[in-house]
Amino acid sequence: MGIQGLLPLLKSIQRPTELKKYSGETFGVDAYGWLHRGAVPCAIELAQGKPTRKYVDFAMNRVRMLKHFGITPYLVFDGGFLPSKASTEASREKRREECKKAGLELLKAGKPSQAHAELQKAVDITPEMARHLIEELKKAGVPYVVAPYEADPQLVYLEQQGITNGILSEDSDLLVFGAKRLLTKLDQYGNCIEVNRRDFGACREVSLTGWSDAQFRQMAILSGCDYLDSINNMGLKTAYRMLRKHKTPEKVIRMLQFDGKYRVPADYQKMFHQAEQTFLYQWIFCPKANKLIHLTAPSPDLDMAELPYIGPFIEPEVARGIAVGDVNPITKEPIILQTLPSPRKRTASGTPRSMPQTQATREPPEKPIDSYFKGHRRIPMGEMEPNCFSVDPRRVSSLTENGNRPIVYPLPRPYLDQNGPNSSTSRTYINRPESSSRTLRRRTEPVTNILSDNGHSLTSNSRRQTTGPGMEVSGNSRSTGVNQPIRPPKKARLCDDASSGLSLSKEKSKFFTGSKGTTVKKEEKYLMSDDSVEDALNDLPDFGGWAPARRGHKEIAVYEEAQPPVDDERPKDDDLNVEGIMDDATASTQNEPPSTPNIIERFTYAPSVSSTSVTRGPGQSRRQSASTTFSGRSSLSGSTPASSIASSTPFSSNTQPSTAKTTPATPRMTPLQRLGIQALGRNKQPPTPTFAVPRPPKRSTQGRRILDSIPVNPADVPLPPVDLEEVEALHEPVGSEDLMIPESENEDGPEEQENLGSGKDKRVARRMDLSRFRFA
DNA sequence: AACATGTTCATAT
DNA sequence: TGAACATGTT
Repeated sequence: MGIQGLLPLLKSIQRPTELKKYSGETFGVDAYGWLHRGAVPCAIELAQGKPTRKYVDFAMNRVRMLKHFGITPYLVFDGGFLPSKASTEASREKRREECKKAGLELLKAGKPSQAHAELQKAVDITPEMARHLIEELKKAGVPYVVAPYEADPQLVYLEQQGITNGILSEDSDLLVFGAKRLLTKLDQYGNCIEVNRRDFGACREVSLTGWSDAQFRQMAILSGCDYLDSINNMGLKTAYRMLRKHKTPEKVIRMLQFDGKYRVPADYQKMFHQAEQTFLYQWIFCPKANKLIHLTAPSPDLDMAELPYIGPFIEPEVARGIAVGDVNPITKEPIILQTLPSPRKRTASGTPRSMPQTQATREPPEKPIDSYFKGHRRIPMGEMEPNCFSVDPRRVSSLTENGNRPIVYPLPRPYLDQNGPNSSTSRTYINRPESSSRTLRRRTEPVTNILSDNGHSLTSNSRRQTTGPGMEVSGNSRSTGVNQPIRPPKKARLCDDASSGLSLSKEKSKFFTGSKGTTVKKEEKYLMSDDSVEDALNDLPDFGGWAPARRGHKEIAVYEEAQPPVDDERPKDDDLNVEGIMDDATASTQNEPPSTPNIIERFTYAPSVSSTSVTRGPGQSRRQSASTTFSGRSSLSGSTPASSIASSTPFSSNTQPSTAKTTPATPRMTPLQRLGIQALGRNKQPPTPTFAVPRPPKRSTQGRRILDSIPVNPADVPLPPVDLEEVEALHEPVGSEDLMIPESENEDGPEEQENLGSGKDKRVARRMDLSRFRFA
């Protein structure tokens, strides 16, 4: 259940984002959520004991989605029950059984819908089910680990160790465990919300400034959590107030016991302590040490024997078996895998078959897609092709790879390239992909062909990872290494493709594509992505409009700035930093040029989105011209990747970066763009020169150096200035967004006030632009 | 007025 | 299942 009300409490620091912003990073994923969501639709089959693998497909689709956006998922599965939750688990099991019975009876009674409703509640994710997913993960080369007990502390540990760069989960408990960067509310379009620990100080609902992790944790526990039942009338706000007043939970509890308003169990003090210890010291499997360790290293004077509620230590042998999915974490018995119906893979073999069928089938779906594009609607997962996220070689080569490059911000990661583009032989289906990919290319597009090569390389790379037979946790543990390898290949391709930046632009996310996209489709796909952005823009009002603007900036900024600076020297660990850098870059002066293009782009899109009819006509022409212009984007993306690749390959090729900058900024400008710029220009330019110019330089230099100089794990790296800016933005809106002027609030970021200030200014300006644009 | 709690709605599958 | 709304309590 998590901490109820925690996310609402942190609403002011939740910022909407898109997965693509995290391209190149590794995110720990709470596998349970995906498994459960995938399992609910087949509740009836599961209840009847019929073999299904729908839930595996759902999860794998999400995996593919993440991969599509350049993110490496690191799946973390729940393990055994925590003693403190054993009773809870038992009662849940009871309830499940009851629901199952009732559901099955309803089914017999001929009430399938009611039966399904009932059986949904009976859905239980078993270790065997997890294992089925794990089998697919192995094939796909996706890192994973089965936690000895709960997935939450395991996820947080991986993040703390820098094995992952963030966590993707719906569980607010993760923040209590100490998650630094949490992505939640992920939808099928890649939109999600980031909650960053660094932003806590900016929380408006309650002032968390200066609050330690311990205080935050105590507040959460006090309000009631999985390990401790809540006291009546005690919510987060009250817990916060009490804790603020009395400082320590002991005192708070004592006070509560005096207050007749609350009914405090006699052993509450003790139970509270246990809950706290559970959050702190829960067992997790360390993929490096290959054994169980505590999430938090206990101080020497702490007797672990006094913590029976966190569960017993598990011998490394067994723990390892559990971690890789071979051993049932509950029974400690080996898991015997029952073969599922048909491992429907998008394997090569499958592909050919599906092709005909798919196409036939797809045609209908495609219409919806079109409608989607035209309208604002998005295609529900269910309507999408089951394997649309799959890494089909064909698609991948044609769409994904290429599409991804442009869309995703390619972060220069020279070190990644080390893996070599086609290191391995791929699996069966992989092999076919090659051939198929070629075929696809043809079908897809002429332009694509160029890309296809790239795509191919990518495919091979990703596959390569897949190949990793020793999907052992340990192997995976190097998630960074494993995952990242995928990226580099792309870059390489890009480099290859550098010549054909435009073509890249056309290619879009396979992810969105329902069918094997034809060129047109691709474009549409592209639109889709854009649409999403626009939607986000529409949503802006809620958050204050900064979000969308920011995105554009970031993206651009990232690519531009990140590459140049990044290229020079990139330690592996800087990956995280990259983002930060990007943000900085955004804030920095350099942003101006990039920002403009972005705005333009958006501008372009906006019309299409906002006014369907209007857009349409021009839309297409726009696209093509857009392709030109867009090349703004495409060129950006294209050039960027290329540059990144180039840079990455040689490691430090200054040429590329410069090129990238130049290319995007200058060449892009088309008449339309210029007009747009002019229109927007006021806001932008004034602020930029005024604020940005003076400060950015400092920042870019100093700030960057600082960041670069930090040798810390990515996870530890402080959020980029961007975040601060955002935070600021958030604050501003509170008072009155419109009125708020950048400078007004610089309180929070002592260090980065400068940055923030500039950032704010820009942002504000951007907002203004956007709003104008819209209304205009 | 602020907050905790309970109910209903919507969404997605 | 989560979120928004309505209710009840202090």
